[in-house]
Amino acid sequence: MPATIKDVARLANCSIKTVSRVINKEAHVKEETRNRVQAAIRASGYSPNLAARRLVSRKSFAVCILIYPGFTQPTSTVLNRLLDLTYEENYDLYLQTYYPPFPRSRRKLSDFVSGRRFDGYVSTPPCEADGFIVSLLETYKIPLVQINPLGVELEGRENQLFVASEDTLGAQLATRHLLDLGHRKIACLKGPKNMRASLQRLSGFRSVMDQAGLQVNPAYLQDSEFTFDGGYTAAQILMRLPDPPTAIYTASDGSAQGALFAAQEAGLHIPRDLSICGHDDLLASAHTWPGLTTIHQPIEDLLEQALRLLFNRLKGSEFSKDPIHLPPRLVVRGSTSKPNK
Amino acid sequence: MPATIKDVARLANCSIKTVSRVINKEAHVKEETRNRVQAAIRASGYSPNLAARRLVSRKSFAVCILIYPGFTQPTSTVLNRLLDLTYEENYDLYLQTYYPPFPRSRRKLSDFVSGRRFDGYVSTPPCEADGFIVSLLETYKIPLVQINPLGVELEGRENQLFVASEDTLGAQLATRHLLDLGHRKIACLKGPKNMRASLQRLSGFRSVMDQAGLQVNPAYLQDSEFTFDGGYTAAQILMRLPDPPTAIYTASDGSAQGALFAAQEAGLHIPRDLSICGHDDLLASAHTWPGLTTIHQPIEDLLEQALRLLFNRLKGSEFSKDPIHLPPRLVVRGSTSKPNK
DNA sequence: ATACATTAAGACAACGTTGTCAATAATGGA
DNA sequence: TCCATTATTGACAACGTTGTCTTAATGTAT
Repeated sequence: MPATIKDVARLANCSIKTVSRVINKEAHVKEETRNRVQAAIRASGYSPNLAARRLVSRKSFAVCILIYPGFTQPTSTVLNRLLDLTYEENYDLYLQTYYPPFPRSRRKLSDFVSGRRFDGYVSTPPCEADGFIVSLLETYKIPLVQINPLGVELEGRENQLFVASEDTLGAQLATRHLLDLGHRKIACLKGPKNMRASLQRLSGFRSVMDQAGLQVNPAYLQDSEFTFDGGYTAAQILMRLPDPPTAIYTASDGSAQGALFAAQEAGLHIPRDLSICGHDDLLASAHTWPGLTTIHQPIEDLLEQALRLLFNRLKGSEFSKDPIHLPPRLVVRGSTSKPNK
Repeated sequence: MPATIKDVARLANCSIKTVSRVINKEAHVKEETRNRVQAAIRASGYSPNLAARRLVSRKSFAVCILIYPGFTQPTSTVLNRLLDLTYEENYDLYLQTYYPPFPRSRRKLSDFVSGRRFDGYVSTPPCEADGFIVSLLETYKIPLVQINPLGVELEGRENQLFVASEDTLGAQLATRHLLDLGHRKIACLKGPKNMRASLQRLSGFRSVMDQAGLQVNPAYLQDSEFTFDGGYTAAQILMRLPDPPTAIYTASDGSAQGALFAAQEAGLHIPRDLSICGHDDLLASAHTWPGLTTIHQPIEDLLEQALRLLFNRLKGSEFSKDPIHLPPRLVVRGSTSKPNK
């Protein structure tokens, strides 16, 4: 039977309210009383019952991060920091997969929101919050921090905050890198059509090509989703073209890995015969051979910022409502080089 | 203001207890009353307040999976199934990183156990439950399901159950595969010394080599941890040996990927010049070039079985207390072949 | 010295459920 | 028909906190 606040009060010879004050670091407790209570807490091994606290304060002291079911970044690297952060804030952290197109996923989420009463949510790329979840959370007045491509903020929503992933900029960095190396025949593996992130990456690619006065061969634009298999298939198509590209920018590292695999399987030497540049900098991208040149998308930092923003909002602290920007950066590894004339 | 059980009772013109009975599918409610209550629930959008339920029933309706902070399997593949399962069982699933050697990690866990009162825990490889957590949970009489290397069950513990990872067998499969291909000069990258899983993998390797009457060159046994960097460094040492091995069995896919990288960086052709066989079958292992031959460790299945076992235990259903076995299997990809010449 | 603000502490209700027990109605067997 | 079950329902306490209100003691400015 774990100790309760009453046990502590009895031990410290005071009322439960005084114990409560000590626990919550409230004012108006004499130094000496506080010490007595703290000793009693230690002696009894007391730890507050969260269920009771949650019930009476009408808060769950828990936040939830919605992740895309295809999220391929390893658990540990992301999770470890986030758990530490929520622990410091005395909150609990829940993960929930969410993929809007699945009705089942929406029903499940709806249950969660109404039943779990999490104090706040964070939505993550590549699956930005859709209308369903936005209005669901709006109904319950639960704050939502979105990690979204720049430029998709919906104005005037009280409970929405944003951390911006700068997808267009990232794609521009990648494309410029390939141009600078001397490539002119550059292909692009596009991401899924219904995700803003992938549209922005495509437009970043296009804008730099336009600026350089280069026409993009329509055959060089291939659909690939964000997956290994998508990249594998698309790369095979590109390689069989009568005039194949000398470089590929892929809108995700998943598909870049697929392209890398397909090219090597076909006997090409990377980067001599084909340069490949990805986008996201997944952990695995540093471990392929050759290492994948890519755009580092600071997803861990974005998540951490998103959580901090949420906690500030929940605590009512001062904070800026402007979207937080964390610029992407080019990471050059072994998969890109000058074209092999 | 979300609807409470009182609102539903008022709408259905009955007592809150009757509503409670309907929610919990208890007997002794007239068909007609039940329908009236269910209609009221739908009409009001009612969803039970978990905090209240948890408080009164002295259960958290939540379980916690302890993962190694270096766990590199992607979140999604593992998590998606587990979340579905816990959802079906009306539980919450919580992830917590735990690494016994860190005092901070232990303190944190201790706080969690006493404060969160999870109904049960699952410990996962490669970080099997240590004495600290076992006795901590024993104190609170909280059930623990361990996913452990075979043979480390501690008998006589009421609250412990086991799902067995058959590490020795897996290592034997790998080693035999290399022998069957014709290799004789086989190196082994060992895992961390303090993990039973890595000891068992080493002993599996040794037993097959012994059985084949082959002496293992001591220089062929290298420490590598379970990491990419560890495998990278160890492989470099092996390749510089006067009489380098023609094949490497590594005790984890992480280090196998490091070895693969190091070998290709050194200009070796895989598998012609060097065969590499890993252990774990991480998702990334199918995506390296060449694909990594490895031992498929059914971690997702193990986790699912562990959770099911835990739920059965919590529900008091009948279940076998014998450790569940899920045999590993060899997955041959492109990183192994006959030795050159 | 008086009035008033501040500090320190406690009594008690409330949060939204489920468990216990009692009350009443319906059913079945002798 | 009557009594013993069984089915159906509700009243009320309890779970372990925090919020509100009250009280008493202690300063502080006039």
